[in-house]
Amino acid sequence: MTFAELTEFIKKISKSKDTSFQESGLELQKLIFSLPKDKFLPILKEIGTIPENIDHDSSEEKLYSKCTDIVLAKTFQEIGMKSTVNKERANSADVFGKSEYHDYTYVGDAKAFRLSRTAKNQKDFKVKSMVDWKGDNDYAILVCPYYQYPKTNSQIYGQALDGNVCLLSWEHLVFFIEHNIVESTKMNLSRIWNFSDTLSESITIKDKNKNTNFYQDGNKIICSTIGKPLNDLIASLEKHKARIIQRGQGEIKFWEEKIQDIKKYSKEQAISELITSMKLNEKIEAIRSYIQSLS
Amino acid sequence: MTFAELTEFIKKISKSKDTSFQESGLELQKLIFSLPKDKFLPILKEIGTIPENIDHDSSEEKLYSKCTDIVLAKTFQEIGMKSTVNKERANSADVFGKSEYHDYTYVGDAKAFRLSRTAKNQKDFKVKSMVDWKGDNDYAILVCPYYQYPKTNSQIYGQALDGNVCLLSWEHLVFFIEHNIVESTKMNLSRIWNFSDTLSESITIKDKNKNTNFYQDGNKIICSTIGKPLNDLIASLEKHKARIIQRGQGEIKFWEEKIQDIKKYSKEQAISELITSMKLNEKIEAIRSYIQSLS
DNA sequence: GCCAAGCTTGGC
DNA sequence: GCCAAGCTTGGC
Repeated sequence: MTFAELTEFIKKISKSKDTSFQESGLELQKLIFSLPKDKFLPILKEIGTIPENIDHDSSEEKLYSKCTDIVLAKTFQEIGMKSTVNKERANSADVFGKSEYHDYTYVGDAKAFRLSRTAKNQKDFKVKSMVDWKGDNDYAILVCPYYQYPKTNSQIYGQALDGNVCLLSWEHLVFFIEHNIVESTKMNLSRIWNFSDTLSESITIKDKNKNTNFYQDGNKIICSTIGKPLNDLIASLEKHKARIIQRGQGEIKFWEEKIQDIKKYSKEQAISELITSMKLNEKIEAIRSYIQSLS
Repeated sequence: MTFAELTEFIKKISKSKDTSFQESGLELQKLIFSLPKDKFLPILKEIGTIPENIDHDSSEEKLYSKCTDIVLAKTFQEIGMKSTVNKERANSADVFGKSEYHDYTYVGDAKAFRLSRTAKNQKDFKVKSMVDWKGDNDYAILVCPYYQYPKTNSQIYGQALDGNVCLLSWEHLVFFIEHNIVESTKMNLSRIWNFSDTLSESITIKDKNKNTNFYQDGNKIICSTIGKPLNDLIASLEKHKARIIQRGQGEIKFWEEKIQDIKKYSKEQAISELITSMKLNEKIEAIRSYIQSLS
């Protein structure tokens, strides 16, 4: 199953009236958890980029997001840890798990963005929320697309150091899987999940307040933990760029074709779609419902 | 100057090519800071509700938001404190100030929503960010529309207790101004700015984890500080409902007329507006620019 | 470049 | 009802 087939499948079961959201999620989980590593890796490589053809704010977007949680849990399983996908929604992390060989537990949160995504705001990463959601667990791991993290400075870097949140990426996980990294009595991956704490020991308060991107040092800790040369990781991260650029070219085509489609619309169709697109009736209904709630 | 005239003025100077954003802000500030209390109060009553005719994501929305900062600073001045509007943007509170009679400083943040606003997410209140932006100041005061706060439970209530952030509202400030509350050697308003801390002393950890709306108890502290009966405040808050409902009826009309306008569009106009509304060219440009940044 | 200012839909 | 999942424009 290719990534394109996976997203088609998500769109299909999301539309199906016979399958509830929860059932769809379980079906996806069965599918993905049972994939052999070589079939899983191509999906892991693409999952951080939401296809533009997934409707924004739609049920299929929610199911896609559930799929990112499942892919994250599957990855944790592949690297030798227990991992389950959370059923809750509000005020909770996506993934929970524990080490098989060492005495620690963790929570994980999966994030994906479209390539057309504009501002990635500090509040959108919810790093401080992750600290709360960590609760009694030992580590909190946030997984985002590597090249969508703020490049130079961001409040999220200070927040991660403060709360010991591990800012990881799908691209890092690909590197782990490609190199068959598996936790064992000899290898304790908690050094990675704990790297913000380790870094904060050597960062002065003044530097912390600069909110500098700390991936250079983070990558060093990651590589020393898994016993790989830093340059291998850097080369691997670089390789992902070409793939993303290629994805981007396809995604641009999608929107260009959409423009051509729209140019063929009849007047009635264009007017009706415009009212839908501007959410005018929804706004009216939102105001009505709000003032209703006051009376 | 009525509120409607103020928003017209904001729209006008925001469009003007001769006036920079900063200059417009200073002009607004001169205007609002010089208003006598009886001219200011009607504006304070309306400022928390962004008019629907202010374009979303536009420069005029940014200037409107600057205006909420100015109105907040003016209110703090009216109740006897020093207060200035911040010029920074990223990673900073909107308003800074200090008491004239007591030895404390504070930061403030002003929020406004349209009546058509849907989810008010916990991350949108940025309560934890307020704690960071407080820095060395003593208090952090967040001012939102009273009836847009989460009604029963929210992570923001736990966050406010944790970080000692004062969750206040425009409606509370109206009550202060209407009753000529002014800080003095005898009256120390920091009891109000500090009320989350006071409340957290009597709230058990178990209750805190429920993230319960604590306004009932907050209102008691507010009233005992300013020496007013709780029922007066509650009656005053109630009175605002009718005003908001009336505003809502006007705002609904605005969108209904918009629908009628659109129904008169020509095919070309509707298609062109639809492409604009769906931000299709912006999406293409965003993808191009992102993949460009990778190469 | 960062992220303040805003924002929506739908799952639990 | 709360807020997870997403999202954009423009000021510094």
